[in-house]
This record gives sequence, C-alpha cells and structure tokens, in this order.
Amino acid sequence: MPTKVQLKKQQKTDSLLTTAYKLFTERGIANTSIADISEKAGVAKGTFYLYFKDKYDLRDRLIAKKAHQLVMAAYHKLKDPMNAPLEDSVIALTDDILDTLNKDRPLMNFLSKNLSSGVFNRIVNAPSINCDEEDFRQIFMEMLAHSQIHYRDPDIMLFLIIEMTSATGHSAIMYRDPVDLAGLKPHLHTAIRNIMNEYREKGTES
Amino acid sequence: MPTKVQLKKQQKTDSLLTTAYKLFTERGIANTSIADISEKAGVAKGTFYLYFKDKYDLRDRLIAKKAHQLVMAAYHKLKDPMNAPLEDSVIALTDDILDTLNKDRPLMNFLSKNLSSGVFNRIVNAPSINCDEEDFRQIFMEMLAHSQIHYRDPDIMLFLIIEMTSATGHSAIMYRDPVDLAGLKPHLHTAIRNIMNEYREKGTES
Amino acid sequence: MPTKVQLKKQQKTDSLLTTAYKLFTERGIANTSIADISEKAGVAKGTFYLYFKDKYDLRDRLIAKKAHQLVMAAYHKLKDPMNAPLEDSVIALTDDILDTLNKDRPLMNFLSKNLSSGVFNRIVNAPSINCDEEDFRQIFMEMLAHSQIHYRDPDIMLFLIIEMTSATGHSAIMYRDPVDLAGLKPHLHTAIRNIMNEYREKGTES
Amino acid sequence: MPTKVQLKKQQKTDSLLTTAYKLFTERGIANTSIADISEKAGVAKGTFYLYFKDKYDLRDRLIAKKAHQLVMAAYHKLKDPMNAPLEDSVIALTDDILDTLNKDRPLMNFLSKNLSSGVFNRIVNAPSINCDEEDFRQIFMEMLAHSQIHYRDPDIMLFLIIEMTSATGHSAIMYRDPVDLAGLKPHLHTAIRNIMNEYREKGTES
DNA sequence: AATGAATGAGCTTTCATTCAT
DNA sequence: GATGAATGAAAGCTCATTCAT
Repeated sequence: MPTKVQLKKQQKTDSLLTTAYKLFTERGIANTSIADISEKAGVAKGTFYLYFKDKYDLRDRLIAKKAHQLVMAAYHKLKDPMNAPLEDSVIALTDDILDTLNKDRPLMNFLSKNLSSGVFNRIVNAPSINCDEEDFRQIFMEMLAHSQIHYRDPDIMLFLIIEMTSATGHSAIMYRDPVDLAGLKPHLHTAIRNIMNEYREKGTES
Repeated sequence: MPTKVQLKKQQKTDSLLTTAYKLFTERGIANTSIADISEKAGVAKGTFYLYFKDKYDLRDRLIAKKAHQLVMAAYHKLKDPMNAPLEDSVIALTDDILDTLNKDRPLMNFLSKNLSSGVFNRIVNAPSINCDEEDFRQIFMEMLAHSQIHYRDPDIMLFLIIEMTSATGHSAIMYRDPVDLAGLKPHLHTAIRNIMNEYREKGTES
Repeated sequence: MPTKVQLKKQQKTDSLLTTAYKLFTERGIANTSIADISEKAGVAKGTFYLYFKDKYDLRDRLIAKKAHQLVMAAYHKLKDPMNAPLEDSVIALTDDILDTLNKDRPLMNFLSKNLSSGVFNRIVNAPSINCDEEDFRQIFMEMLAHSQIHYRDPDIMLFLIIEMTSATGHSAIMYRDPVDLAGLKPHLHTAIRNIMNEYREKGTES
Repeated sequence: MPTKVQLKKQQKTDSLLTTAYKLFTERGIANTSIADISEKAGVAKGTFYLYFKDKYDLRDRLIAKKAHQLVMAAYHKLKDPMNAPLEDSVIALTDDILDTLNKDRPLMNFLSKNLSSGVFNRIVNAPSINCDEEDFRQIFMEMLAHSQIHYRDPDIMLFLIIEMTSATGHSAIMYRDPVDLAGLKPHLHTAIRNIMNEYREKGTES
C-alpha cells in the first residue's frame, strides 16, 4: 500500500478521534451521534464505518490514547526515575497526573466517566495498543527493580495506591469534596508513604 | 386521601422500581426503555410518568434506596457500635458491605456504574431521602463522639478510607484483579488501620 | 335547583374560561392542554368535562363572549347612537374597537387567529349566546331605521365595511404593515364614507 | 452531483408536498401526522426529515408555492397588462383569483386558514422564494409606472383593495354569506373603482 | 357533583446502518 | 475507498378521556 494512502487514512482516523473527543466532552457520549462526529470531522457518514465499528469502539480507543498520553507525560517529567527513591517518584507521578487533570476538567470528566473503577489502574495495566508504544507497567517494574528497597506484593501495593489516589483525586478535583486538590495532597502523600512503608521488606536497604 | 388509593399508588411505585432494577441490572440502563419497564411492571406507559420524571429520575431514586439499605443493614449487624473500638467497627462495616456486594454482583455493578466517584462516599454523605430514615453520616459522627480516641480531620480520614475501600473492593469483586476479595481484605484492613493510626490524636486514649 | 349550587357552577365556568383565555393567549391553543386549564383553574380534570365538551367547545364560547363584550362596549360609548348621522356612528364604532384591540394585542391575536374571515362580521351576525344579552345585529338595524338616509343593500354595505376594516386593521395593529393604526385611520374613514355614499339611496334625505 | 440523484430528490420533495397538500385539505393540518404524509407519499418516515424541518416547515413552503401559482396564473391571463387601464387590470386580476378559488374550495380553505390576515397581501408582498421566480410586487409596480394615471400612496391603496377583496371574497365563497361570489362581484368592482378614484392624483391623465 | 389515577393510542423525532452510485 | 440518501425500528413523551371512588 502506498504511503500516501496510509497517510490519508491516518488523517481521517485522527480527525474522527479529535472531533469525537471534542463532542464527547462537550455534550457527553450519549448525546453525540455518529452523524455529528462524521459531519464535524469532515467525512461522510459511511466513512465512519470504514474506521470504527461503532461509537463505543471509537470511545475505547480514545480512552486508551488519552490515558496513555497522560501517564507517559508524567513519567517523562521525572528526573532520574531509575535512581531516585521510589516513594518520591510515585508521589511525583501522582501529583503531576492529578495536577494535569485538575487543569483539564473535561479530560478528568471523560476519563472518570469511562473508567469507573479507578482511573489509573486500568491505564497502567492496559498493554499499549500500538505495539510500538511504551508500556507503563513494564516501566514501573523496572523502577521497582532498580530500587534499593524491596517491596512485598508490589502489585497490590501499587493497586492500593492507584485506586486510593484516583478515587479521592476525582472527588477533590470534580467536587472539591471534602477538600480541594491542594488540601488533599498532604493527606495523600502521607497515606502513600504509609502504604509503601507497610510493604517495605524489613531488613532491606543497607 | 383514602388509605386504599395511597396503598395502590405505593404498589405501583414499588412495582416500577423493582422491575426497573431487574431490567437495569440485566441489560443496562441504556438498553432498557420506559416501555419495557412499564409493560413488565404491569402498568400503562403513561402511568410511568405519573410517578417518575424519566428513566434517570427512577434510576437516582433506586440508587439512593439500594445504597441506603446496604449501609444500614451493615450498621445494624454491628455489636455494640457505640462502645467497640472505632477501628473494629469501621472494618466490620466495610467487610460486611463488601461481602454483601461480593455475593450480589448485579448490585455491585449497578451501584458502581452509577456512583462513579466512590460507591460509598456518596451514599454516606447523601442525607436520607425520606426524612424519617436514619442518616448514616449522623450515626458515624455519633460513633466518633463516643470513641475514647480523638481523630484529626475525621472527614478526610473517612473519605480516604471509603474511597480506597470502594475502589479496590470494586476491582477485586468485579474483576478479581489483582486479587479477589478474600485476598484483598487483609491488605485493606492493614491500610485502614494505618490510616486511622495516622489521624489518631497523640496523647488521646487513657 | 338552589341558587347556591348554580352560583358555584357559574364560578367554575368563569374560572375555567378566564384561565383558558390566559393560557390560550400566552401559549396558543394547541399548546394548552385540558390538564393545564383545569389545574390552573383549581378544579379537577374530570370536572372540566362537566362544563365543556372539549377544548374547542370552550374556545368557541370564549370567542363569542370576548367578541360580544368588545362590540357592545364600543356601542355603549356612542353618544346618541340613534340620532347621530350613521356614518359618524359607524366610524366611531370601528375606531373604538380598533383602538381597544390596538391596546390589547393578546385579544386582537386571539380573535383574529380564531375568526379567520373577518373579525367583525361573525361577531356582528352571531346571535347572542345568552338569550338575555343584547344582539348587536338588531341594534344596528334599529340605527339604520332611525337614520334619515336610506341605504340600498345595507347587509352588503355593512359587510364590505366590516371586512375591510377588520382585515386592514388587523394588519396595521399586528404588523404595522403597510402603516400603523394611526396611519391607517384616515384612509379607512375615507373608504368607509365612500362606500356608504355609494349605497345611499339617491333622493333620500331632505 | 449527478443529475440522476438530484432528480430523485426533487421527486421526493414533490411527492411529499403533493401528498401533504391532499391530506391537509382533506382533514386539516392538525389531523395530519408526519407518518401519514410519509406513508402516502411512499417514503420512509425518516426521509421526511431529510427534506423538511417539521410539518409547519412543509406547510409554509406549500402556502408560498400555491399562493404564488395563483397570483401569477391570474397575471399571465391579462391581456396587455402594461397598457390597459390599471383599474381594469386590477379588477380582472381579483376576479380571476376569486373565480379560481371559487372553483377550488380546498385551495381557498387552505390558503385562508393559513394566511389569516388577508390572503392576498402576504402573497403579494412575499418576495419569491426561488430567486428565479417572478415577483408579483415588482410586476405591480411596473404596471403602476406604465399607467398614465398617478396614484397617491399606492401601497395603501393596494392594501385596502387586497384586504377588502380577500376578506369579503372568502366569506362569499366559503359561506355564501351575505351573498355568493356572483352577487358580491358588482359591489366589489364598484368599491374598488371608488377606492382607486379616491387615490387618483387630480390633474393627472391627459 | 367532583375527583384524579389510570389508560394507551398516537405523536414527533432520532439515528445506526445499509448500499447504490 | 468514499459518499450520503434512504431506511424504519425504536424511543420518549403527551394528553383526551374514562371511571371507580
């Protein structure tokens, strides 16, 4: 297949995804029709079906894309992620992600509405869709391996942290209830450190 | 108004709520039409609108009712709630609720889908709809007051516990990921105790 | 039948008529339901059917009532209607009615929407509904009889005047097109006088 | 766009308009549903909405079309419209239109019900919808310009004539009240001539 | 006479999906 | 590959009318 054609296909896909995201966040998925998306994306209604099975197929691909961008952007801002203390890296990651979502309410809303059980955990565990993309799970495991401290049940530890952070973060950002994000952070930091401390293998670290 | 008429009205309301809950859990809200609900509830379509504004009005009332039942049932199973150590009561409550939801997947699914940000927190904070019903928030505050230990920021402490519990519980129950409910519980208990310990006012307790 | 009961019935009828007129003029007949009328009139829905066959029965009675009031009010303002020149009386009548309608747009709108062919002619020819009410047709015929001038085809003469006046008046009042009411009046007066002059029996009057 | 597709679209539009006109005149607009129109027009219900916003959009386009046809047909029957005396042309026009409506009661009824304030005036003043159609207003102004006689306030003169003619014509045709169309005509001719005489600029004409 | 809960036919409108071009 | 006209099932909602109380 000539590159030119593939490029055009990529453009259509991108246009549909971008337009759909805009409409989904503006008026919700239920109130967005395929006709809307197609029209605003500048393609014919029939063309939509050449690229996506239906509205929910598009949505799922959109979530994966947005979530992956969010996490990887936070990761790439870390300084020396492999050598810094793991606790600090985890807190830096969660802070950055929460800050981003706090500034981008539509994104927070879109992700939380569609990742009902914990915004982060799904993202983290989801293997990258495009095979050439980085996989956050692998990266985190590398960070763990490089850490001088050993942790018991690292999966469950991460799970507790992720779910607590995402659920409380969501409430703080969207409803400022019972506190806003700034008010929540110190509590969250303490709770994360306590959890990680609990899972720290005694006698580890020199 | 004669009691007889009022009784009939209550029956219709109940029939609609029960039928709707059945259909909602079987096939989802989006795939349940008002015609379906009415027909299976044995009333005319127009009758639906005498009792509910629309499908979402019914849903909201259903959530409030189910959630309230869930929490209050757990509370009433507590032995001596006002005098037992608060940590034990909290853990008993969460365990009971999670066990109930673990046995009743449709209920877990229904509540989690519709209480996106933390199953529990909304329930707990929602004032009872029927004014004559008990209000869980008030009850919890009484438990706090009776406790011999003082806690800083009890709102935020409760918030952290509720959100962490509901989010991890949801994942464990629905997806057994990363562990099933039995596997999660010990971790959860430890995490809850750690959190409560963090907020315990130093020098309290005799 | 005791007077007291009859009084109550009259009150219900009046309440329904008044409420319906308010709603009809505010939102149109098509957008007013019997439920609306009954509720706002403070009676039960079933009660409506004790007094009116349906919405259109009510409307027709309303039109007759409002139209009759309009014409008779104008007539009663005439000074010495039986002795003044007929032309002057006719012009005074039309002017008064048009002025009233100009000040009461909802009334103009209501009557014109429901008396498509000539607001006036129907009113004038409609025999009074309540037998004890005055009948404008009879009154006009008396005015004609008292006039010193004889007119050919008085029915048709009146018809031409009424239809022309109502149609042009409607346009002037509702749309100010092609002129507003003040601008229309002199033209109308001239046209009326010309018509009446045309029908004046030659050799009449001393 | 291929001609073939456009042709089909035109056929659908025409079919919907024709069918709707038939149903509107037979049973009234309120008693005609979009389902009726679509079904009898041989298209799917959804197709209706590809061509019209709703029932009233269709009605408005129908009125404009029918009214324009009526007036232009009458105009094209005039012999030498630019040179004949204007009075004769005006009377010929009104007579022809009234005759047409007298023979086609459903059309009379449809137009009068939907052009409440004067059947003619709206038609005459409405600029043609399709830009390529002739505009009656312009034509009349040309006739005026060609006339050897000058008229004061030609707009108002025309307005008086149109409104009087349409209102009395409507009553005569639909109700034969107070006379039928044949009986009305001589009176109408006289009235029209009197009006035009009134507006004739003195000292005009050679 | 008055009520108002219940009905269910009937309406408008949307929209995913197909398929001839 | 791309189009967009056509479809028709399906949904939400209204409301005149009835009738047991």
